Amino acid sequence: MNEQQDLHPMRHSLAHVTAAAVQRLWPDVKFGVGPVVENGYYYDIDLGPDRKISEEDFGRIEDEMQKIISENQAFERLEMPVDEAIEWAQNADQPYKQELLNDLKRSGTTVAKDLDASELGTIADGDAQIENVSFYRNGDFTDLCRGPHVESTGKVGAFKLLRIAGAYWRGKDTNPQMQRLYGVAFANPKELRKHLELLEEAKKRDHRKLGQELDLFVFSDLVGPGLPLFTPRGTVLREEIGQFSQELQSAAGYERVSIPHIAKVDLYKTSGHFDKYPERFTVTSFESDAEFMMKPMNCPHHTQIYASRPRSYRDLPIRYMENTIVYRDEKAGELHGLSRVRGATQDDAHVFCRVDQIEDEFTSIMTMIKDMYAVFGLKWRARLSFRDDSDKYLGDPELWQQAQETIEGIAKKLELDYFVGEGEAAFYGPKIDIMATDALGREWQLATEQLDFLQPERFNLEYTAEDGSAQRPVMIHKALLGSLERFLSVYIEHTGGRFPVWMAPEQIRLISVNQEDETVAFAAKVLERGRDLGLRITVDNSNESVGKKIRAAEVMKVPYTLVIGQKEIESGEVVPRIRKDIEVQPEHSAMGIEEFLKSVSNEVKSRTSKTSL
RNA sequence: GCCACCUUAGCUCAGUUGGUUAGAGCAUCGGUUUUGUAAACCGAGGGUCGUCGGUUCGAAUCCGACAGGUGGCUCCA
Repeated sequence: MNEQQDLHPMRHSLAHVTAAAVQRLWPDVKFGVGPVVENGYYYDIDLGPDRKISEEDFGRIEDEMQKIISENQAFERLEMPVDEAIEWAQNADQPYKQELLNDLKRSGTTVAKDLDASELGTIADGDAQIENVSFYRNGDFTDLCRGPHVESTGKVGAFKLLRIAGAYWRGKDTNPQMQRLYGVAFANPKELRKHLELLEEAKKRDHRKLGQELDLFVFSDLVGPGLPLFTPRGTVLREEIGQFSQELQSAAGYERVSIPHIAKVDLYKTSGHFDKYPERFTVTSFESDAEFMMKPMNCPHHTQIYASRPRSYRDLPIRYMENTIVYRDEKAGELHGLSRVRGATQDDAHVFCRVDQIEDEFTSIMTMIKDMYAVFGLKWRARLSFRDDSDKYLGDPELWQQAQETIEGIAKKLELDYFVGEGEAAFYGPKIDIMATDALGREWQLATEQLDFLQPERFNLEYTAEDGSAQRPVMIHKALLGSLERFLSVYIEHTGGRFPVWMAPEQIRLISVNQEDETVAFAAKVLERGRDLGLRITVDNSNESVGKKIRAAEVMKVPYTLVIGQKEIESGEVVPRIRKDIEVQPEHSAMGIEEFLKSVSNEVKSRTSKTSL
């Protein structure tokens, strides 16, 4: 990350150059903040209600930026007392800057309680005694800024304006919306080009594109946004990963349960979810009956299975698991392929246990997660999602503190690569979230395990202790995959659609050299044998050239392709065509058909297929 | 939900400043060919240009609303 630090002053300087260019083109522009972000920078601007920048304007802005760069203006630092600065902002008609300065004067920081300091990036040392603030000036553009900058506008490296987007002032949706102008910037044109190529590569791997190309899932305007429909191929993927998750859990003592997809609103009033998010529930009703709603989570249902009979301390832990869909009212603008949907399938489980069992249960879950992600070949780190000081959390703070310590202890014991995410906890308890990194280095939250003291309380769950007293169990929520849809979106992009053999919708494709009876019959025999072994095998007998049929199989990223013709019929041997990423033994020339099918079958059973991505 | 942009055949895309019956490749279907490891050849079908409304002698093209999507913002139990 050294490189990132080196690039920081130059990227930040480019933010100023961008702002200066915008100001030359639209002199009444009002500026927000312009920090450095990953791979570049942005600047928030407001041209007023009647004028908005669109991507068509990028050419003009970039031209103007080039001019400023070739003028090689020096970046000059100046300091002035806060009051003078406020006056400056007022005279310059920069109300957003004025607001920042007022905050700075009042509290020594521009960081609103819910505003991320690093995003602001411009000013503030967080010292309430602040007297002077710093400005940077280049040419006729002056900006409130902490720096540092490069010497002059001639030294800003290679850049490109990338996109324009709406962004609320200070990140609050009740504030006016500004326009955020994003640029990417690198030390030289070569680095910039490399980054742009990476973006192109990401586009090729986009799970929405691959989902279409590989025929995995579709959306329908009639069904509705955020409601993916899985094709037969996509359903194979869902079921394979869902089954994998359930196998791991069965081995760890989890039992499967089943619940309906709607429930009385009372269930969620009791759990506390309804009062927490009243506007987000879709209520329906049956004739002359109570109000019902689609389930946005499964825990309240599961508590009712637990509560259905008296429990002894000897019964605990009780562990319920289920792969099932939850329905959430995600806003239209928040939907995104499979990563953000309105009907998400969770590999959900709830453990009811005694306080003294928390550590073992958490450890066992983390072990499952480790095993699972090793098989998928995903890199990950753990985020310990703890509470902050705000009042949105329910339950005894002391219990919280204790639980957070336990969790951090487990992370240490298991030597996890972890970090603490303050303010990331659920309102009912702290959690560990697994942040997985895909092939392009992007991080996604997948697995989660959460401690919950609240719901056992709200549902009055009990067990009888050794001494005959009634005790309250603790609840643990967990999902290994998280949402199957989200997981698939990451995994499709991670693999670029080249799934390991055990998951592949189509594992073997047979290609007939011609359409003569003998060839077709032989291919049918191989097909049948493959199916007997439980393999997903198909045959392409179509009246096309072998070359074309090979290509078709390649395009669909089928792991193994067998060409069936006279040679194979006579020898009973095949030379499997193996997808390039699959690591195989050096000797893979001719082998007996039966031998080949059995080796694939073993590979599938052990989920061992190694791919080099 | 908010801001900007996008929507032409199943898919990927052409379509000059508004001007007759809207094009291509792939895919599909029919025929020829009987094919040996990434695209054989010939032919055919397929689109009320997202929907509705407006401007105009005339709209795929201009304007508006709605729907769906893209990139962000906000949100994510």
